[in-house]
Amino acid sequence: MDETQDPTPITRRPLHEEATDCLRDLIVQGRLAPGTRLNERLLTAQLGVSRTPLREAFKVLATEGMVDLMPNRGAIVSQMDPVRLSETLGVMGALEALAGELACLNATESQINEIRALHYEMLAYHARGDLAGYFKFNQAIHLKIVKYSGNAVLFNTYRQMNGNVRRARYMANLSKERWDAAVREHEEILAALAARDVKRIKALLADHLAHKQKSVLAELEALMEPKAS
Amino acid sequence: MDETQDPTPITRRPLHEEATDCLRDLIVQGRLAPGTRLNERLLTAQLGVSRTPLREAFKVLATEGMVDLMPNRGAIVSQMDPVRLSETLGVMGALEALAGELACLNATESQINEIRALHYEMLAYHARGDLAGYFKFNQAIHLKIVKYSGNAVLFNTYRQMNGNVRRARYMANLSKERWDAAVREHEEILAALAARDVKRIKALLADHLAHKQKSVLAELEALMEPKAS
DNA sequence: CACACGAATTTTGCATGCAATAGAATTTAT
DNA sequence: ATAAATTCTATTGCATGCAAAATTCGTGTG
Repeated sequence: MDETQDPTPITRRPLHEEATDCLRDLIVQGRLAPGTRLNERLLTAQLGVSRTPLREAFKVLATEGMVDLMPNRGAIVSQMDPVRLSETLGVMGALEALAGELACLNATESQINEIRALHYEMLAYHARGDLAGYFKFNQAIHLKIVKYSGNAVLFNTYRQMNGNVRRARYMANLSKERWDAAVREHEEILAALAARDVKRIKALLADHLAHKQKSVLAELEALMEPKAS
Repeated sequence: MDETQDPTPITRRPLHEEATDCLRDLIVQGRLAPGTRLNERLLTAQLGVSRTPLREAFKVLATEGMVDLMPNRGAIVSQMDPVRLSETLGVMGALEALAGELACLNATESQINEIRALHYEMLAYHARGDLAGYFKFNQAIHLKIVKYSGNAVLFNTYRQMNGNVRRARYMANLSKERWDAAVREHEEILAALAARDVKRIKALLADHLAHKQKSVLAELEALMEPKAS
């Protein structure tokens, strides 16, 4: 029998995995807002699974930082407060700088061309002023750089943090100047990667993330000010 | 009623947390060796909890990278193969470099003195040739630097990876030269921290971890060679 | 003797039931 | 009427039961 790759995997995935992925998506997409209480009875009905796999999903998501568990009082979608967001972006900066170095050393030419293609797609959305489309490809580029570092531990760590950051949806309004600057930075990052310039890409990515962190924080503080004091 | 701090917390911790911590300790300490199959029936008897909290612990530990889950075939203690170990140390190097920077900026004088005290205790064990004692304080110093970075996300990420690395127990035999060199590096790291020399501590910690990575890999490959080929 | 096939046993995945805790509602006393 | 106490309800934490999958063991065959 030649069963090279069964198109429809007969063995369905465990329910607790399905539940975990489903809930994670709901949280990342913002359809379950931070602070939302996760009622077991309700979710079992909505997801069509029993409480056991659902509760297992809660534990996993708590480990990933997506939800907070309160003993005897259930789970809530965790908050992404400015402090935590800033801290996470700081760590992601260090991770991306390392990823850039490694990608320069390890990525194949075709992988770099793949990133180049994503870069041009991103430029297209930038030219159109389509922020959502821009961010989609922006994310994809950063993820690919980390992936092509060839370090799986780095990739997994980065991906998890990225999921937590995406929930913040800070990108709502990005100043035109910062947006243009970010695009220029991406040009340089791609050039450094193509040139296999390890030192340069490391510095560029560290700066790029530092700028991102700064701009996000400025925005968040601007959003907070009207409320506080 | 003055109930400042009840000495014995009336509210006991959830069983699934106890189980998770207990299993994690067993794995980190090496009492559950990599590859060991985690039989539910057996562990429920040993830990005195039922299968539900135990299985929840499995899911958490799988997310932390301590165990691998095989659908319908249970959980096994995950392997720390040389590739994964090297990748993890690489990431930890980037994290520590960042932590050093931040600690230089944020740590209080008393926190630096605390690290200094640990440093001298470590020197004592080095002088005695007590490798186990040395490693204990070596670990403590690195953890404190990351902690005093003031970045909680960084600390948690680092701590989890550190747990995974400790399982490798690579420190079995460290060459005298490398050991002495590591101690000298620690002297410099402490000096840079005390001097709040951001650039210097960043470079020192990156190098220190790179050396560690190199020495661990050399050792592991030496261990592998007799078996393979 | 090796190998393959099949029944029996073990083990996992999930659903559900029961006790305990937390929160809400109601009563009672001041 | 307000505040405290108490009952009541909803929800969580954990144990267990049942069905499906996997592993083990035994048997027969080439």
